[in-house]
Amino acid sequence: MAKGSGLSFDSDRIGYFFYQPTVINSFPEDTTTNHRYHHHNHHHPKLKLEPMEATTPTIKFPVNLNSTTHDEQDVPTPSHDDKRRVIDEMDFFAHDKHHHSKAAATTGVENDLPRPAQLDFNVNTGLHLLTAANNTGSDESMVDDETSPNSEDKRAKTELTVVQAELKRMNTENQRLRDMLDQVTGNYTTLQIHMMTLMQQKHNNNEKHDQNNMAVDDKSEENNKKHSGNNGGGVMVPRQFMDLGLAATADTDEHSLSSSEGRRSPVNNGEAASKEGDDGVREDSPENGSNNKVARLNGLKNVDQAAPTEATMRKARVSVRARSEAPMITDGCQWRKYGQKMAKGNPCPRAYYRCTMAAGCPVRKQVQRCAEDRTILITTYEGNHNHPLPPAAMAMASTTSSAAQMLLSGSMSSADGLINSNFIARTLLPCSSNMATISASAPFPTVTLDLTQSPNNPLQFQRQQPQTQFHIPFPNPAPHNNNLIGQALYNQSKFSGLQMSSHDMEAAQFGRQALPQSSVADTVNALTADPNFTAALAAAISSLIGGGGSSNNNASVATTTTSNNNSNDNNSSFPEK
DNA sequence: CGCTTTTGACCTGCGC
DNA sequence: GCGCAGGTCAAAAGCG
Repeated sequence: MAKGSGLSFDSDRIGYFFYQPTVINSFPEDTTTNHRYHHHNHHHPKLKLEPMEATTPTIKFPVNLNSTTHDEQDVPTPSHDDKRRVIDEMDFFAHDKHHHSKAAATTGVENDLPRPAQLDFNVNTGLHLLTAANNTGSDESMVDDETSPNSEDKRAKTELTVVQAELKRMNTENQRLRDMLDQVTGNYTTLQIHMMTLMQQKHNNNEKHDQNNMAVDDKSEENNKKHSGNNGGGVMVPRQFMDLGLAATADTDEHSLSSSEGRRSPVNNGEAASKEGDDGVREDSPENGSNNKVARLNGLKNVDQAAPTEATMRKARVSVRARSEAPMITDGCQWRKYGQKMAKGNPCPRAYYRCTMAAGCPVRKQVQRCAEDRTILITTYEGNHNHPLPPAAMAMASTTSSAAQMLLSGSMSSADGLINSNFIARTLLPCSSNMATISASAPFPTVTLDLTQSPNNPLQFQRQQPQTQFHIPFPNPAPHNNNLIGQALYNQSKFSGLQMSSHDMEAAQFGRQALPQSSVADTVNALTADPNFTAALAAAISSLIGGGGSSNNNASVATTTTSNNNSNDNNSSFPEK
């Protein structure tokens, strides 16, 4: 059921629609809104948030939304499981509040806050009586004067109504804000992945180009083209997006994922079969990691190159950690649950979903709550959609496929794929140092995107890393770091030379020697060309390169500093502008 | 009535 | 070879 849309992780928000427009306004940049998904808020029971708020209505009521949240917002992050909701709420509010205030401050246009304004207005209307009652002076005396029970009752009723209305409004607002935050975070993550992928692709392209000159295997080249859609040059972007996102429509995508999957399902089997038939290469990658390794050792270096392919592709996974009360995050796609299991080491069951937007879509996802912090929802995506996606679903879809591709493009099919992937992540995701991790223990290469990490509180992230994952902390990313990529590749090759194909080695060399400094800029240009990400990009880009590459760059990603008050930017993750 | 969710059974891969 | 764990299937139940 959970059909949701968009990146907003907390889906269900009732009454959400009413405010959407404003949401956009609230975050002009964010118009991003591409991702404005109109949620079909499915069921997700409007959760526990309500009860919580319900418990404190009176407290919140008198205070204006902003201030209220503000105060609570200070509550430190997650420490207590159950209470966390409250904290989250507050956090969201906090952000929003800042956004608003900031927006107002920067723009100086009150209209920027249409929604809140409106709400306030409404509330004020309702509150009028209340305030009057509550307020000092004449009003109070008046009330006192009106000793008649009826009037008191009326007043009480009115108050109650007002309070309820206010409470409702606050709930809605809270959810809206949370949704917004989730959305923005999601968008940001998506952009990060895209960025990485683009960079990686660019790198690959260059590499390929170089390879051609070196007279290397054609087959791999072709396969690569298939994925990159770019022979060498600058046109890659559009294609890139197509491949990663929409076009999952392409056969390749479909095959790639499906092949790996089901052993029994007719559909899957069929696809798998055909797939194998299509491409001999495939045999190596899918389940036969060992074979692949052998092949490599035997000198069949091109095998995996041949396809960061589909077979392997399906193996790659993208895990998204996000705080959400909802049973699952909404990502714009429609899912059908096909199984649930208790996984070892986690009291929370793991749910299995498959994409139902198109018959035979190979995309699956697993949803499970984090054992340590149940407010964190871990969603793991696998596969690429074999059908066109609604704009709302593009973000996540492209994110996952991009991440997968990123992983795979780094010779992931090799036995030491994890090492390489780490290495890749390190080199290609410098900007996401605080958010991206690659699992070393997972059977499949997995990129974990942590959206629970507050941009304002980078440290928060570290502690949650289990030993099974490598946190990839890198220093930060200055534009010139591109050279580091090559260097890293080069260095890496020294450690895993055997595993690295000559291709990789060349790439490494190439990278080390010639990775164009402009690559980041190019990438950004490419990204900006895509309408779907334009808005959200603004913020991300500004942090990535925008900073002008100056010292501030670091800020790039996640992080940075604390408060929201800071100059805008760093919160780039929150396109506030 | 049709679609989705639930849930026990089954299959497969992996480690011992 | 056996047991375990992850993943999937499919009948039954639930829901709108």
